[in-house]
Amino acid sequence: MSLNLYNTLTREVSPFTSITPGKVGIYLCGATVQAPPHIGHIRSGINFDILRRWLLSSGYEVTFIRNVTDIDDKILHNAIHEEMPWWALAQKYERVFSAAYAQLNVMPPTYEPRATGHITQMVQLISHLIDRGKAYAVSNGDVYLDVRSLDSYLALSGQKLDDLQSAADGEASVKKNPQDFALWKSAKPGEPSWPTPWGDGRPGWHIECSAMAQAYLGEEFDIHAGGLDLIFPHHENEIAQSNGAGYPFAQRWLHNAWVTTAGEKMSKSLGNTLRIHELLKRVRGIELRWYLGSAHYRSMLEYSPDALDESAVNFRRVESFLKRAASSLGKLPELAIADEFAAAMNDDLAVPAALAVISELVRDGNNASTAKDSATLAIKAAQVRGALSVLGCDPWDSTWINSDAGLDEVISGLVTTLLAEREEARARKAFASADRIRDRITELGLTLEDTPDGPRWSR
RNA sequence: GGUGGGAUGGCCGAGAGGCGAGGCUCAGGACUGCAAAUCCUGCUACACGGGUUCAAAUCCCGUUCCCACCUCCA
Repeated sequence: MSLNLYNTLTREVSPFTSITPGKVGIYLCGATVQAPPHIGHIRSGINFDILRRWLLSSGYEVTFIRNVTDIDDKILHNAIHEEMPWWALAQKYERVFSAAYAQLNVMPPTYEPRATGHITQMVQLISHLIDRGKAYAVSNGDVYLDVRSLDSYLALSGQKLDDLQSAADGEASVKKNPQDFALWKSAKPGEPSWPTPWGDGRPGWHIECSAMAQAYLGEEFDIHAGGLDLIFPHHENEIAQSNGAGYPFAQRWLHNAWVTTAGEKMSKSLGNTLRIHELLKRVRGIELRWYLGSAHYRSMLEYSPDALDESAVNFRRVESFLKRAASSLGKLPELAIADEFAAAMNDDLAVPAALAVISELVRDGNNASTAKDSATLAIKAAQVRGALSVLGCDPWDSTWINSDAGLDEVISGLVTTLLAEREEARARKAFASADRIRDRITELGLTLEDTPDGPRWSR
């Protein structure tokens, strides 16, 4: 079975075929760097990172674009509030986003273009739209897209132009239609601006994605992704701009659902933001990633501390199986893809079904281990590790490995010495002494297991 | 008003006409000096009311409640 994916445009799951065989171009709407990310932003990154890893694992060459929108109304607003230049604020939060992605093992995009670096492309695109009669400049220097000049505006969100609640729009008088949106905003005192044929100004919110997608992926590309709340207006307007310019644009649209708290969407305005660095005090990065990736990307993920903890316990079971398998096999497991895992992933990235497959593989592997069947153990461990790798949760991925390996060696030596003493005590049936050693090791945060092959410890 | 999504066991979370997803928790058992880890067994749920069907969590009709988008949004 090959990959089937949902498409917001058709509202159904259909076989995925790339425009160029063997190659996939993906554009993901990244951050507007106006504030630190919450786990909802990062969930989006993780969901589509899993898509990317699965395509890579399936043999595709993937060009993955995730933009940074570093100029918009909110950035200018927040810069005033935080008393720093707008570009300093954008840079500050871009770094926070990058760090959060890195901490959760989200692969860096192939290219990560910034809006402010593509003003030339935007101006070209806007000129082209004006030439084609799809956009118009007004006397104050604003440029608007004429939505009624398009054939199929609002096809993605399935709305009708006349049913939209009319926007509270003070500038309505300068626009042909109230629904027309700004491609270019004329300069206001104190705001950054760039020179254009229509006067100095700055980009509207949507134009950067149309311009950058075209610059890096061409006039037509495979997949455009983003959060559910971008369908309207952002993605609808990207389509309007690109189709208006005569470009086919994205073949397929994928949208991830939100992380919710108490049934409600996480948002800055509600003030219920959950920050990555706070959650990393509770669980490890690999566990947070496992949790955020565990629900289907099109389902809401209802956050609670208990749900996070429980998910972390589930992950540790899988992880400890792999670590045990590695020490039993005397080497790291290979990476393999089980057929059932592939079937789940090919079914519109059915991660929950894939997790069920992993659970079965772990059970089979544990049974093989008990039966001393190392050939089967090696296969199951490889399939588990391969699956975790696709999910971005391979315990041996360099992201998760501590750099203090030298210290680990010292600890290992000390623990081994203590364990030898405990074994000696146990041999004498001096269980009180043996348990005292075990308790002390456990108190220090290490896990001890007695196996038929002798005691095992792990951090 | 328009457009979508949703309600599943103690908890998380899939499924979308028929063979109990999976995990977590809990209880019992095997193993163990005792643990831990592991394995086995158990806990038979789909908002409500009708209907269709041999068969409904799933389809149809109606109802209740929740959430989101309608030009700031992942």
